[in-house]
Amino acid sequence: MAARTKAVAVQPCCTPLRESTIDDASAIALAAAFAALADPARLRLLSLIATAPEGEACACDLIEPIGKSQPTVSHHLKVLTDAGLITREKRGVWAWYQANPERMAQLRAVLG
Amino acid sequence: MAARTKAVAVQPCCTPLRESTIDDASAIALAAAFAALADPARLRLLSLIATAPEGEACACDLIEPIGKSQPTVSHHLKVLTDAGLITREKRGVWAWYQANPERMAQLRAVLG
DNA sequence: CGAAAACATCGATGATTGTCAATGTCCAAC
DNA sequence: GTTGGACATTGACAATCATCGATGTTTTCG
Repeated sequence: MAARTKAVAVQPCCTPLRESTIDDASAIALAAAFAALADPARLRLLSLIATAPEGEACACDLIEPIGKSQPTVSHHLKVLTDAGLITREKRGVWAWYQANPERMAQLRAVLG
Repeated sequence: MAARTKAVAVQPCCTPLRESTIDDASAIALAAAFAALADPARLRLLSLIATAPEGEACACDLIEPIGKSQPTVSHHLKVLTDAGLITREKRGVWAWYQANPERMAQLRAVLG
């Protein structure tokens, strides 16, 4: 057991920061979500996946453009997945990732 | 001289992640912006400032609600300022902070 | 079965970050 | 000029994080 990575908080939904003062619990959950976006490699991964041909991208095609090692890319993909920004689907030997627009809309709403 | 804190990148503007693949320079600048949002105390500060009565909040009124020391709050306010999310105006002995909605709109657009 | 390929996990390491006590700077009032 | 108040800056420390090599797991193909 021991889920080493907190599959954290995919709930923080949607009340804009400017509308009412955010409480501490929401702030913690939201900060975790933004932390997933606070890395250049992860932003590029998210962008690569979101703009991929069929709406999904194979992990095998994400390593070279990022210019980091395979374990590092795998780590970043896990962070994005835990944050709810992308989803993973294993097909055969390959892992296919898709963007989660609803989740991005939630974060957008917070800044609204 | 020696600006100890990089007054970083207030430029990353606006092309949605899903529209075209983001280049590395933009990713770095954008990641810095999201990093400013990746802390619960800073999210609460931003929220407190954005919802303040006259659209501005005195630093003196921000310390107690955050529950951290004065230097720590000052540090977080500097991070938010460097990221362009808030602006600072010194009036007499007090520092008044205001939210920067345009900047928040930029980041929102990136997630759009 | 065995070998190879794709991806995840582990362990270690260097860098970054949040935090606070102490100190510095600027302004107002006496 | 001196005192006190409001913030900012410095220095130090513990915790978190990005990164990579090595290894583990799972699937496919002979």
